[in-house]
Amino acid sequence: MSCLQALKEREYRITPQRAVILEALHQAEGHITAEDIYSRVQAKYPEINKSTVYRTLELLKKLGLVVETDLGGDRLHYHHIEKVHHHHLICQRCGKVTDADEGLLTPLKELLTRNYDFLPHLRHLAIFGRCMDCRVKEHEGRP
Amino acid sequence: MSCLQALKEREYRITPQRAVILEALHQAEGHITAEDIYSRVQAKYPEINKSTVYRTLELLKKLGLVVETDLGGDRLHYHHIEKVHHHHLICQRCGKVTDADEGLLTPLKELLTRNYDFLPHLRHLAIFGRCMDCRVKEHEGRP
DNA sequence: GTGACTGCAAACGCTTTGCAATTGA
DNA sequence: TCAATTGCAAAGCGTTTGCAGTCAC
Repeated sequence: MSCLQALKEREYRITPQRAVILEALHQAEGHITAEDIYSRVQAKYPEINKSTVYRTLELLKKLGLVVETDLGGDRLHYHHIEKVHHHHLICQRCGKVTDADEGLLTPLKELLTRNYDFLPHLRHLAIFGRCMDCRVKEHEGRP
Repeated sequence: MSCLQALKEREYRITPQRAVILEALHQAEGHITAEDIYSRVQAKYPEINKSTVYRTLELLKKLGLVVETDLGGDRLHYHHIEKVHHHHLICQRCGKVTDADEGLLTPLKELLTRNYDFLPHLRHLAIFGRCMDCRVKEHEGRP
C-alpha cells in the first residue's frame, strides 16, 4: 500500500480509519462515491463516521493520491490515482459506466490546443450517451 | 418570444413569472444558473420565489426548450435551446468559459461509435483545462 | 369557476464545519 | 506529551416538495 507510505512521508498520521478507506479505494474497480466508501468501510470498522471519509478523501485529493470527478450525478466520485488514465463512457439510460482508452482523445487535445489556445485536461473525461444494449432496447421500445 | 407560444400551444399557462424567466434566459449570453436567473428576475419582479424559478426551469426542460447542464461546479447551468449547439471550454483556474464549435467532436463521435459500440451525446460537452492567459500566468508564477 | 400555478416554509441529500474527546507518533 | 485526527451533531447549500391561497383561462 504505497498510499500509506506517502502519508507517512509527508508526516500525516496513519490511522485505522485512513487505512480502511484507502483499502476500499484500492479494492474499488473504478470510481466510487463517498457513500460507497462509507458503507464498505463500515463493514470492517463500524464506528467510522462519514465526515472522516470526506475529510480523508479531501486529504488524499490534496496530496494527489486520489482524483475527484463529477460524473454528472448529484454526488462526486473518487478514483485511486493509479487507475485514472482512462475515460468514462456513461450510459444515460441504464447508468452503466465503461472505460475507454487513454489515447482516445489525443487528436482532440491537439486540435484544441492549436485552434482554441486551450490546454484541455483530458485525462479523465466523462462522455455521456447510450450503450449498445440500451440502443437496441430503445429501438424495440422496451423499458 | 417563441417559447411563450410553445407554452401556449401545449396548454400551459403564460404567467408573468414564466415570461420574465424566459426573458432572462434569452438575455443570457450563454449558460446561466438558477440563482443567476433568480437574481436577474428579481429586479423586474421582486416578489418572485426561487422555487418558481426551479419549477419553471423543470417545465422548460421537460418541453425541450431549455437544456440543463452540469458544468462540474456545485450548481446546474441552463441554456436556451437555440444556443445549445456548441461545447464549453472551462478554465479550471479562472473559471472562464469559452464556446467551441459544434463540429469539433465529430471525429471522436465516429470513433466511439465504431470502436466502443457507444453512441455519445456530444452536442453539449464540457471540457476542462487551462486558458492561454492562465497558462502564461501559471508559467510566470503569478496568482 | 376551477384547476394550474405560485409563494412560503420546511424538507432533502450530499458535503462541510465547530468542538470536545481521543489517539498516533 | 500534545497536536493531529476523530466522532458527533449541526449547519450549509443548491434543489425539491407539500400545502394553502391565487390567478390565467
